[in-house]
Amino acid sequence: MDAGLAVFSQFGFRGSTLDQVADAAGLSKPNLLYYFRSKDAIYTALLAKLLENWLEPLRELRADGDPVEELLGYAKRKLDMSQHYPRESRLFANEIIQGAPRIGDVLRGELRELVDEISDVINGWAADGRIKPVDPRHLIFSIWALTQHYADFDVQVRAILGDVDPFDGAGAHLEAMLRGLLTP
Amino acid sequence: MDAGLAVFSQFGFRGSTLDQVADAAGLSKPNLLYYFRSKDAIYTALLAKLLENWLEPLRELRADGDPVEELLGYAKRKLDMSQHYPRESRLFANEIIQGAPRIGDVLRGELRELVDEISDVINGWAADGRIKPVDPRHLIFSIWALTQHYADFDVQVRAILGDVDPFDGAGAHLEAMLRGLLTP
DNA sequence: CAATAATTTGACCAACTGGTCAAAGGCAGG
DNA sequence: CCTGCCTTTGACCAGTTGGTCAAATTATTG
Repeated sequence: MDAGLAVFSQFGFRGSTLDQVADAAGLSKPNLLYYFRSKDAIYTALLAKLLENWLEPLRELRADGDPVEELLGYAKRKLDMSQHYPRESRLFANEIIQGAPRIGDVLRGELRELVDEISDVINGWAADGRIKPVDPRHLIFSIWALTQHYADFDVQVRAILGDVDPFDGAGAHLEAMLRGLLTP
Repeated sequence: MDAGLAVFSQFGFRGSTLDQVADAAGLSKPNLLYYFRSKDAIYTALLAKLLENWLEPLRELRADGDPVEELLGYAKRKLDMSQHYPRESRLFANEIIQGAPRIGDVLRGELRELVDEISDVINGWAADGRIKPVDPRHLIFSIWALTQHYADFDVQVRAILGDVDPFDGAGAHLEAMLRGLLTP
């Protein structure tokens, strides 16, 4: 699985070969296919495992907490995932960019429902004047965009920052942006 | 070129085939190779053409304008590009995610220099108290992330928004975020 | 130890891939 | 009409790819 993650997250499904995955896993190709039925099976297993963890940080958001701190906490959790699991982020990004042929249903089903729920919570906060009025879905998009960018575009970020660690500064900037947007 | 853009932006270089490009262009494969020396030549030509336009909006940023309006204008131009040229954005995203094997030099050279220049301008604005103090590079990253997200993750955005046009609302949200962050 | 089951491998295959090439069309100017 | 040049094509090729299979190897167990 780790080998598959390394290969698929860099080249996408169609750009990866079983030989690459087998090499990365230290197995021969037939031996790899002894454990997984097909190339597709490896990729699908990876995506399934990823989706389990991917939505988790969003579920942890509490409607009864402090609005700004809850949203900030969510953003920080996402940023931590970009820092510590960049390959998972890139695997997901590759799948989405290529049209999400295998997880379109999840996006339009489970994910959408979850975002709808959270959007209601955020709208409630805004109606109570606890945060500034804001489009909840675009707020969520912006948290995704800002955090995943550091994993997905890692090469570009490091090309510009040189020796500076991207995650020194990213957290503070993210917090400043969200506080500026949300604090009433 | 248009056919190549359509195919490569969806599947990446390694995931695309000459037959796909030829089909999309309405040519036979040998005929396609009559106009382009190789698969690589098509892809490289596309990337070169893309890079020409990609940095342009950033260059248009004026040091002598109103800081907040200049940055907002830049963000809007990027958002317009996501709306009207999503395939170009995805082609670029694919290349970066896969480690930028062909444009790493441009990122570490031309792009980095340009960002360094703009960073000086932004730092000057902050020193004069015309915008709130902010890390200029992370600010630029966040503009890239927020705008490109709507092109690169188009499928996900539309899955969540349903029939709502993503670009109704994206512009206003982007403006609110940047004003909240920058307005002194 | 023997027998059974789980694992690993080399050889192989059909389909696909990027790319070549000689021959055939098509079309301008004379 | 002919000639010469640009364009298009079908046939083809060598290398790669996902996947199979029987045989060999290595645990595991009674």
